[in-house]
Amino acid sequence: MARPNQSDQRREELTPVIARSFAELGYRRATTAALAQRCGLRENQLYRLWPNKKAMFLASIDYLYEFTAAKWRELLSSDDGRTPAERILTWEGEHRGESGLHRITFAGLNETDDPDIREALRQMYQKFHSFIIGQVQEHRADKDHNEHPDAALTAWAVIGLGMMANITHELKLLPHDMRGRMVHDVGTHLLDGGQN
Amino acid sequence: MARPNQSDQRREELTPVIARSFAELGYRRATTAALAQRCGLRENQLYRLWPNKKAMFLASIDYLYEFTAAKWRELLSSDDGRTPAERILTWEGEHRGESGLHRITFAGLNETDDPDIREALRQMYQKFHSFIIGQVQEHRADKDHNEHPDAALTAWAVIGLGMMANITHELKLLPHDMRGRMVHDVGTHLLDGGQN
DNA sequence: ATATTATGTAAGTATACACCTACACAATAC
DNA sequence: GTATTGTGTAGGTGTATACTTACATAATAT
Repeated sequence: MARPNQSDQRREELTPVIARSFAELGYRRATTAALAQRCGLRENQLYRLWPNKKAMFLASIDYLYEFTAAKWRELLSSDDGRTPAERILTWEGEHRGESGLHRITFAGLNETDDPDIREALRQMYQKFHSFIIGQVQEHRADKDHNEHPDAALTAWAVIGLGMMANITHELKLLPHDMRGRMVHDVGTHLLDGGQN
Repeated sequence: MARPNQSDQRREELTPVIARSFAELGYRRATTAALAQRCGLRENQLYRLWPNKKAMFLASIDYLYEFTAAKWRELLSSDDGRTPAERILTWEGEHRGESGLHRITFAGLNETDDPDIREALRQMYQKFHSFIIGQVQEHRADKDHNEHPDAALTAWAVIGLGMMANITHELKLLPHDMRGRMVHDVGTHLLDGGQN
């Protein structure tokens, strides 16, 4: 036998590059030629690492989740008196959309007829939801609170809020500071039930 | 001179068909051949009505707004004691995503690098926002209310809520009744500031 | 009637792009 | 060394598809 296979490692190195390409160009304009070039490879070599373009895209969806979740986990640990949920809201209000990776969801949603992409998106949203629902519950456990919609529905609404922050950013519908206020103010309002 | 030009009328007749095609197939799979077939025409004839595929898509974005706004206007007039905002929320909770036309936004968002499509989307969201912000203010004027985020930000959040309803529907993340509760409960919570 | 413009039908073109083949060279195991 | 497998380079192929051209026919104005 000869020469160890480093495909796994290379996939890991290249996925961020690919993901960024899909985010920047959208699915169609991210041609395999463009992807290869940005990776400093030939198309050929990409096809040795993934069976087809769709697989590259699926990897990008996973990466989008991991990228975001890594930041959130980091925020969980930096205790500053506020609840983790509040810290995440503040951070997202300030930085949402900065990476541009959210555009991968736009591309994915446009391909919802493809069962594999559909399922990958489904799982991604489900993971975000699980994460957030935990934070909502933890946040509410700390406080006296009023009536508010249940945690699961609230968590979806928070995701919708983030999505809207992305869109208002993408389409320049709101300036940076207003976006920050939107995510933070409406977000805490959703968490707390009106009083904050 | 001879034979009156009925292009305007035909565009109006065909736009719903085209819009539905884009919604069903997404931008890429909605080939000009497919669009023509669904219109009962040849590609050729489509190109006599619109200069290119993008123009057909832009018309579909306009149609999406008109289609939705027409329903909302209808709901405004049917007074039943509740505020119009509440009526719209109830209706959207029940029917959101039913037409499938929202998928046009998915397609559009994936093309946000194209300045024309970007601008059309921008205007569409702006129009929705104007509409909703009016309803929010009117709703709040009727009531004693608590502290809540300002109407403009709330209106964006409501749009995000609708977007999320679409996505949870599209990806089968929530069953119909839960989606209805989400839009209605979280929606009124956003409007009222917690007490309802 | 006839000139003029709209509408229908059929075929074609040019290009972009996902994906493949073929082969040379390099590295590792034995 | 040498057999084996990974990596790099160059080019090709087949197809899908946005958009066009050419021409026949139908409707209306004068």
